[in-house]
Amino acid sequence: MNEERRTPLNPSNLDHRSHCGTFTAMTVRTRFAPSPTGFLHIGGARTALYNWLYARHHGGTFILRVEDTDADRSTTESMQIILDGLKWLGLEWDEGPGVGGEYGPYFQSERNDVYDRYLARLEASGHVYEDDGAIRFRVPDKLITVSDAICGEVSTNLKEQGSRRYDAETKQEVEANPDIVIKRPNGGYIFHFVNVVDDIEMAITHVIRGEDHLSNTPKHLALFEAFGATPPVFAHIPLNLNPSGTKMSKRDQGALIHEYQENGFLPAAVNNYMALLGWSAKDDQEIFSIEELKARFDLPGVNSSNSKFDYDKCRWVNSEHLKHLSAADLLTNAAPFLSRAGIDPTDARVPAALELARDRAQLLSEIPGVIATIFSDTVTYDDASIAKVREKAELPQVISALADGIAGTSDWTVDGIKSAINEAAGKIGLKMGALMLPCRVAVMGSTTGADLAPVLVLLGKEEVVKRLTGFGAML
RNA sequence: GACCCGUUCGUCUAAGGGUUAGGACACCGCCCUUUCACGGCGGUAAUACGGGUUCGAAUCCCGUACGGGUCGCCA
Repeated sequence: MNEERRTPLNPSNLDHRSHCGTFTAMTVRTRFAPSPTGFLHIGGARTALYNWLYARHHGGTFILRVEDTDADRSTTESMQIILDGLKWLGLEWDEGPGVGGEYGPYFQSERNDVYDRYLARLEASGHVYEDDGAIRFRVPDKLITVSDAICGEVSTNLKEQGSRRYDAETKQEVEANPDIVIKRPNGGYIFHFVNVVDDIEMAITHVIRGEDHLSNTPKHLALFEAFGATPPVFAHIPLNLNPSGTKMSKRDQGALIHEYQENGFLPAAVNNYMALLGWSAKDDQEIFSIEELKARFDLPGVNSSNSKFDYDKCRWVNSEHLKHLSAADLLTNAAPFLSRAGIDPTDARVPAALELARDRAQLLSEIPGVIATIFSDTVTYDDASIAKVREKAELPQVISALADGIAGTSDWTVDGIKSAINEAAGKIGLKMGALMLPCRVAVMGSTTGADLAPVLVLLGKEEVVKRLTGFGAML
């Protein structure tokens, strides 16, 4: 997102159509709670996926809640990018922006009355006090134990922990107030507070979030206790790191969800790969449809160590999904990439061409490169490929034999073309294999690309002969 | 720095006291293909280190090292 394009977040400006939620009144309720301050990032998307899968697996409800309490940093552009990303991935929400629900509003910026009410309770019970205009929550001086579904039991004493703070500037420990600020002097509420209040109010049963929140959880538990509420089940999932083992940043390859769409990934493949980073079906299956993921995903399969992102494997997962796509879905998904490359997706030869390309491309964006020559009036010759076929001294004879043979065939099918090439080879005392590569280069411009004979079929005899004679004249 | 979490091939992972430590990506080789791929078969490659417990440890315990996270009037 452009740094200059920062419109303060206004929920009513957003486009969130196409999300008809289905309300399922079951016990499990999970939520994805993004803060609209940037892009939809692979880490956030995976968190959303795990929450969505968990809810779907258990017949529960998946809620989208927008944590926009920091008015200075929340933007409409960011919110739109996050919504678009979730939509593209197909992680539809049952309650939240655009679909409503019994527990709304789902933008925290619109829930101040709720927070005021909860704050009053803490005031009444003596849990908070004012400090420099801010409101602080008194943390208890006792060991708080988080029973995490993934990490196990983790105990902390907030009072002890919070009474010292590390100053990154001076690299020293300094005295600190362990009581957490829950409301700013300007009236805005703070994450820890609203997060807990909304999880109570929205009846969230399972909080699945990144392990970076594990250290925050004792604070949240203290708040749940102060409200006399039963906390949800916490499941802190391991983080995804970049290949060098540090936190994924937006500059790392594969970090931003919208780029997957632009680069020609299928949403199902991205979901599949994200699921694999930190979760395993415990057998050897790695390629899953969305339905299979919903059926098989569960918390016990989530492991506890961080993983490094592997773009090559992500591409491979995509290629596997590409192979299994129906012809119609392949066309639908490839169409934008074809158009962008100047190929008319409605061209009658496209479906056949796509079948030639699907095994050779890992990404949708690689498809045009494989078949573009079929739809182009001119051939773009690759120098290295020409050099390779030029090594044979008899190239001109080969090309003219090819042109004659192909011009003379009346059976314009894969088999007919192959036997024409075979006969042409015989006439000049060569084997068929010696003619295939020169023919490729003459007609397609390169030694690589789609299967030759089917390409010739699609091109038509006249065009093939034209290209052969044109190439012969060039020599 | 303090606290927390983690550590199986380069990477993602399986194996929760007894396996020749399995699979996948990537890489290499062979086969298939009279072309390009797909595909098939095979190969290189791992339990961080040190102590325990045990007849037996990748697996349980302790320590060390390394990696990550948190320490905001961000979320």
